[in-house]
Amino acid sequence: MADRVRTRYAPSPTGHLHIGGARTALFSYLWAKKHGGDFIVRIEDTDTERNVVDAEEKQMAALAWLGIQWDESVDVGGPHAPYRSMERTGIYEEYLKRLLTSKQAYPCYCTSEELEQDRERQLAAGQAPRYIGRCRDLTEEERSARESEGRMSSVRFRVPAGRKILIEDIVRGDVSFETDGIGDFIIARPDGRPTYNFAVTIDDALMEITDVVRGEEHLSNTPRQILLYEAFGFKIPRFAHAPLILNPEGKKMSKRDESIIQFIDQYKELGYLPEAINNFLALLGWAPAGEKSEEEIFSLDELTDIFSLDRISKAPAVFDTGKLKWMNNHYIKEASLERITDLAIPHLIKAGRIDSSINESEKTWVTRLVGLYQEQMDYVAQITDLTALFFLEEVEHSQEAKTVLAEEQVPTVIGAFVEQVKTHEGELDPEEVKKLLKAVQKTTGFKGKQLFMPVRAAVTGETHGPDLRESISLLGKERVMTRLETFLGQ
RNA sequence: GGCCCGUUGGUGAAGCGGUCAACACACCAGCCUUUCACGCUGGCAUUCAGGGGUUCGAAUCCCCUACGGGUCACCA
Repeated sequence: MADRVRTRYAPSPTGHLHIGGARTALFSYLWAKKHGGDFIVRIEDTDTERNVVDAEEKQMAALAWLGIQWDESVDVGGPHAPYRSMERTGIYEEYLKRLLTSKQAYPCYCTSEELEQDRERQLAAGQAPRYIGRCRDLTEEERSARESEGRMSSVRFRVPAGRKILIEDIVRGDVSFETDGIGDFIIARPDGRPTYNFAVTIDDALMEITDVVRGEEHLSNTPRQILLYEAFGFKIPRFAHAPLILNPEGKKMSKRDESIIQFIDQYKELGYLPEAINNFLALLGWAPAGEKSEEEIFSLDELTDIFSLDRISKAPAVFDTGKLKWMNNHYIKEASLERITDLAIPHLIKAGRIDSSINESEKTWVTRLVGLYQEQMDYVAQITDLTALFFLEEVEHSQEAKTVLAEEQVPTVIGAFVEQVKTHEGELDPEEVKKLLKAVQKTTGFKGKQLFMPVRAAVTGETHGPDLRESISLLGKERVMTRLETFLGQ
């Protein structure tokens, strides 16, 4: 590996950062960083009709949130600027001219109607749909005739016949394609804008990309690009095609797939942590080697260390949402309570649970509340439902709670507890609650389940939940009293 | 339809010719706990899509079949 390793992630600005794109970016980034090389983000915006206004910015923000840092791109520039295809049209024109001059490319005057008919005919005849070569060998006269008709021309690359193109793929090994199976493909649209295969090849070559990492759907594009590399005498990079990501049902993901959340932004909003997403994505279609294969919790730095393209799997990877939740829960438990609280507060505000401007003591209260549930959250947005009972005026007793509250000793126990709370001076901190419960035990003689379950059921409406003393303390004297008295009054 | 690719338990997967096929998620059981959650312990593929070979020996190599997928765009 003589050259400095340079990889790139080249999205089109047509939407949000997708989990598949994020994984590709991650793999590319890890590989470059492992070798002390450069990671480039380049925007492939040649399909101007489909471009979406904020997409570029949003995708890069999502990448940054994940902690995937680029060395060269549209915002920070770099030695190969510009990094947006549509700002590189002059470059493409020059290379296009070369191909036209050498007759390796030719103008095509076919209309989309003609092309569509060809296609249908081939399909009907059970043939591979590909360009039939109508404009391949037009004479000068025929060309000018079409041009005087006012026909627009795109430019096609002349695919040589009878050749075998070998792709030495790091993931898949040697894969070969016959050029006879590839039709002459369009490299420039009538208005001169390059198509993907053309732009990506020139950009990768000029930007000195050494390793092209991308999804499997690009594998069959690769021979076309190799043809282009050859036509220009460019050095061919190494390729690594990562397997597709399937939804939890093992099916190909579609745009409107309800079974899976597909965009990084959405995970961020739900309160997934970037380190969990990275860790999970890294393991989607890749596994560490050797002794590390028994572990699965890895930081970005560790991943940078142990990642290797040749360990990428050839088989498609199923997106296991359960595993993602488990992993995120792991990182939530590991994170500081302050960090999780800061993430939780917006959710609580949005749900109308707390005010958008909270003071210090309220913040302390919220922190304690979040702390009560930190270890069981799969993602931070769950905090709203998890803490619901702390914001209710009155509780509704679950069926189990009703059963508990129907027990014989309950009026005695609750009555005694009410007495304790009523006569207690000052705040109810957990230690105080402990003492009060102890006192109830003394005066009533009930202890353990017979004591705690009725109190829990009456106060929270549930027979299970987090630490009772802390819960009562957080609920506060007033609300606890209201709930207990409401219960006794029934 | 042509060309490519893939197939290890419910899921992610290790395994690259030689013990009873790692590990993790999920699941089940037990322990811990006033309850839940967390945590801990144990269980969970007589078998590697199916069928043929090669070999003393195959999940690992070869062939065929089945199934799944990618692609054949003036989309990336």
